[in-house]
Formats: sequence, C-alpha cells, structure tokens
Amino acid sequence: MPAIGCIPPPSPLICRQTRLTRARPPDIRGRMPDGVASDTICRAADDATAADRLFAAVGELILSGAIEQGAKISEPDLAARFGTSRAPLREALRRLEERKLVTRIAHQGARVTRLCPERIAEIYQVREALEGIAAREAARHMPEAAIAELRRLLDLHEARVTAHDVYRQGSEDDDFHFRIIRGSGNQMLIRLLLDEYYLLIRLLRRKLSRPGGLAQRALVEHRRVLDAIAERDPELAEAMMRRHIAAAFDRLRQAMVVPNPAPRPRKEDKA
Amino acid sequence: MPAIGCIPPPSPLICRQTRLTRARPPDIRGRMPDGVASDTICRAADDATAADRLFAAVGELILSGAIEQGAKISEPDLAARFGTSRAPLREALRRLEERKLVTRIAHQGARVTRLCPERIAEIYQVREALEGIAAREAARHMPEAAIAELRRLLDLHEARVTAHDVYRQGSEDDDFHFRIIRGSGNQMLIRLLLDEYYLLIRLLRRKLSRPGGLAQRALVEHRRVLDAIAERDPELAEAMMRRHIAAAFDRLRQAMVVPNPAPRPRKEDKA
DNA sequence: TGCCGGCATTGTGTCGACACTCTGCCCGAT
DNA sequence: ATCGGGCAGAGTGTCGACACAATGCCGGCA
Repeated sequence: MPAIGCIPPPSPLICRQTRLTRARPPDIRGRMPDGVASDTICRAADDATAADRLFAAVGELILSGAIEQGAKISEPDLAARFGTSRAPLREALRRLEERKLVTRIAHQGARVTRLCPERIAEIYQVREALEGIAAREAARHMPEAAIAELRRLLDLHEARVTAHDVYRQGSEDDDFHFRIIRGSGNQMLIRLLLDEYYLLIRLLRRKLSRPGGLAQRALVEHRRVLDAIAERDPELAEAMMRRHIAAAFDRLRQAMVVPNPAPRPRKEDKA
Repeated sequence: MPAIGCIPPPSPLICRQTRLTRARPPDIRGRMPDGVASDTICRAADDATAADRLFAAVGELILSGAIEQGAKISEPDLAARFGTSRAPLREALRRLEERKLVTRIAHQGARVTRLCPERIAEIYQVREALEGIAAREAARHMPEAAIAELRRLLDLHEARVTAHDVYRQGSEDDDFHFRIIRGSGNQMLIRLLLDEYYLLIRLLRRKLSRPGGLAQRALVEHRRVLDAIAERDPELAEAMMRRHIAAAFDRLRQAMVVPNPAPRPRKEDKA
C-alpha cells in the first residue's frame, strides 16, 4: 500500500490582484484584508488557468460585497464581463459552490449564499471546534520563532487597539487566527479552515456591523491563547481558543439582533 | 438585512443506483454500505443532470475501489466509458476535487487522492473535533424518538457483534455515527461531515484492513456516547465521542503499521 | 553507451453552438 | 376581475472542436 504524495497543491484560492485575460489591466479590485492572507493561501494566479483566475475574481467579488448576498449570478453576464466563455466561469462557480459561497440549483442558476442567523450560529459552532483543535496542535507543533513573531504581532495590535479601539475590519484578527491555524501543521485542518471556513466567516462579516469597542477584550483573549501555546499546554490552548471563539460569537450575536428587528422579505432578485 | 433561505439543497451526493444516460441499464455498480447511507444523503438522481449522475457514479467508482488510489483519471476515457461528453465529467471531477477525493493538477490531469498516514491522522484529528461537537449538540437537540431508535439499533448491532464480532464493513458503524451527526441539527456540520469527511473516511477505510475483533469495544463506546446523549449531558457526550474516535484511530493505526512495512513506489499510472 | 534536444502524441483548457428547461408575460375563459 | 394555459424569452446543461501544454519516444551527439 503505497502512501506518499497527498494533497500536493497547497491551496488554490482567493488572491489579491487577479487579472482575467492574460493581457488586460486589472479590472477587478481584488483587495485582500491588507497584509493578512496575501501570503497565506495565495498562489501566483498569473500563469494559472482562466478558471483559476475567475474563481479568485468572482470569489473576491462576492466577499467584497460587489455582488450582494442572495443576488443571482448570470453565467452569460459574468462571462461577458470577464471576457471569457462560460466554461471556465462555470468551473469557478462550481468550486465556489463547494465552498458554499454560492448556491446553485439545477436549471435555475447560481446565487450568492445568503447566511441566516441559524447558519451563522452553526458556522461558529463548527469554527469553535476546529480552531480549538488548531490551537491545541499549535501548542504542540508551532515553532518557537513563530510564537515569538506572533507575540510581536499582538504587541503591534495592542498599540493600534489602544489608539483606535478596533480591530481593523477584522483583518488583523484574521491574521492572528491564520497564524495559529497554520501553526497547527495539520494540512487537512489548514485547508478546511483557510480555504473554506474563513471564506464564510469573511462573508458573514460583510453583513454584520463589527461590534466596535470590544477589541480590547478580543486582544486579551488572544493573549491568553498565545500564552497557552507558548507554555506548550495543548489542553489550555484549546480551551482558551474555544472560549475566545464562543465569546466572539456572543459579541457578534448581540450585534446581530440590534440593527435588524425582524424584516423578512420573501423574494427579490437582480444583481 | 434579510436572512432566510440558506443552503436549501440538503445534499447532492453519492447515491446508490446511478444511471448515466437517461435510458440505459445500470452499468456501474453504485452499491452503498447497505441500509446505511442510502437514506442519508441521497437525492433521487434520476432527473438530475448528467453532471450530478457522473459525480455520484465516479465518486462511487472511487470509493468502491474500482479506481485505485493514485490512479490517473483520463477525461476522454471516462467520458467515453459513460457515454457523455467531457463537460459534465469535468464538473463532476471538480466537485470531487473540492471534496478531496481526487487531486487535480493543471494541464496534467486528475488522479484519485492518495491518503498517506499523516493525512489519515489529520483526518481523524479533525473528525474527532467535529463529531465531538455533533455529539454535544445531539445531546441538546436529538428527539427522544431518535434516541430510542438509536438504542434499538445498538441492540441490533450487539446481537450481530456477539455473533460475528465484527462491524460489517463499517457500514453499521457509520450508521450509528450518521444518526448522531444528523441528530445534532447543525446543517453546516451535517454537510461537512456527511458530504465531505465521511467520503474521505470511506476512502481510507478501503485501503486499511478493518481491525476485526474489536467490534465489541467499539460497541461499548457507542453505548457510552448514546447514554450521555440520552441523559442530555452535552459535555459528557462530547467527551465520550471524542474518546471513541480517538480510540478508533488508535485501533486503526495499529492496523496500519502491520500489513505494510514500507514499500514506497514512486510512480505508476493507468486506471 | 549514455545524455540531450526535437518531435509526435496525448490530453487538458477553452470556445462557440445547440437543446432543453424554467420564468415571466399575454391572452382567453370563467 | 381573476385564474389558467400558451408563448416567447432568457438561461442552463451539454456537445463537439480547437489551441496550447505536457509527456514520452526517437535520433543525434559526446
């Protein structure tokens, strides 16, 4: 039973600058939460296939909010807008579907996934478990150097937070989490969280006003997680991370109820 | 902020009998571990698109071992074998890729994912966390009726196990887990585990001889999980489930080392 | 005899076109 | 006036074909 090369392509994913046709100025603003994920998941999307580029571009379009949640996605439209045929676009949509960013119904088309509160709660439940594992494994495998670097990062965050009391658009928050996830060394987990779950988290962040004023709190929790990892205490790290995620969700939920009492429209279209 | 319909299509997936062309006898044996998942994930794949049918068929081909792990998948070949064009096959492959059953490299083709021991360990780590959550939530949300039914199922298993001392091909084992996962009521979790992770688990089960003689042990663990759920004790349920998965992995790992010292061929082709 | 470069072949990525399905609109009937 | 059926339009699913990339083979050269 041979068992060697597994999952070689580390991650095809949403990248920063993504052009579409080989020689064309960037018409899509594929901005990433600066300095965050650009180095994480990206692969040079330059010599990649059109489908890859479209996957990245459309993904970014969705995550950036350029295409609203629930909006229908017309294949001919989008393909034309990108100057490609439908084939690569369909591939991109299919991959986005698997990552749950779009929902497709046969003979009816694709639309951007709409996240309801129940689904958001579920996402956070799963995220809690997964990042708990990540923290646990990071406590086991994360190199000392990475830990030190992460500590410096948190110091930097603290400086910013005391100045503005806000984790800028969640990108710094993500940065912290990404590093721990990568620190786990668990390839399956890394792929699952970075390639799939964080897309959903970024998506739901779009529709939720970030609860400001609590960055200080999050920072404290981050420090606790990091301390546990630095002490090489897997159980504690897991517990702290889980508690942090749970707390973050609590904060999120409170922000969720306020702005929107209960408007429940049934149908609407047009992208 | 409207937020209503999310993730409507419960699950397109590997089904039992899957025909390809509308009117053609089933040339692909799409057998499921009988009586297990047939009711879980399936959707009548009859009026579905060719891509859906191919997705199910090729998936089953892989899971059944008809296409070996690491084997190359030639698009023209497979398409011809199924009497379709490459377009729907490519869609199927792409979806299988997202589910990590096949690995594709641009301009080079797709091959069945090969699971190395490290990856298997990672899968079990993640599975432990996810099914832990599932058990926890099942303790909260699973209907009494379902619990009672599950108890009867375990009684049935016990009868079989005392007779043969083996969980038949893992299908009964899966049945137990599936019910708990579904009992969690967490749609995201259900999709993640059933649509994605259990495919991998079935795949790795193919390459690992099932450690017989330990069914009794697994059954005891199953009962503990169920008891905790019946007592509506989420924490205990989670702990028991995690322990069960961890123990199952231990058993698996022992089975992993024995039959295969270290043959490591580098390359081979042909499906 | 072994290594390197060119060539043919295979196969993937992409394209344009067609068929069938679904949606929305218009019209006639009740 | 409202409801049901038919029709047109749009859109998705599928197909066959082509271009470029990658692989493997063959011959030339050291």
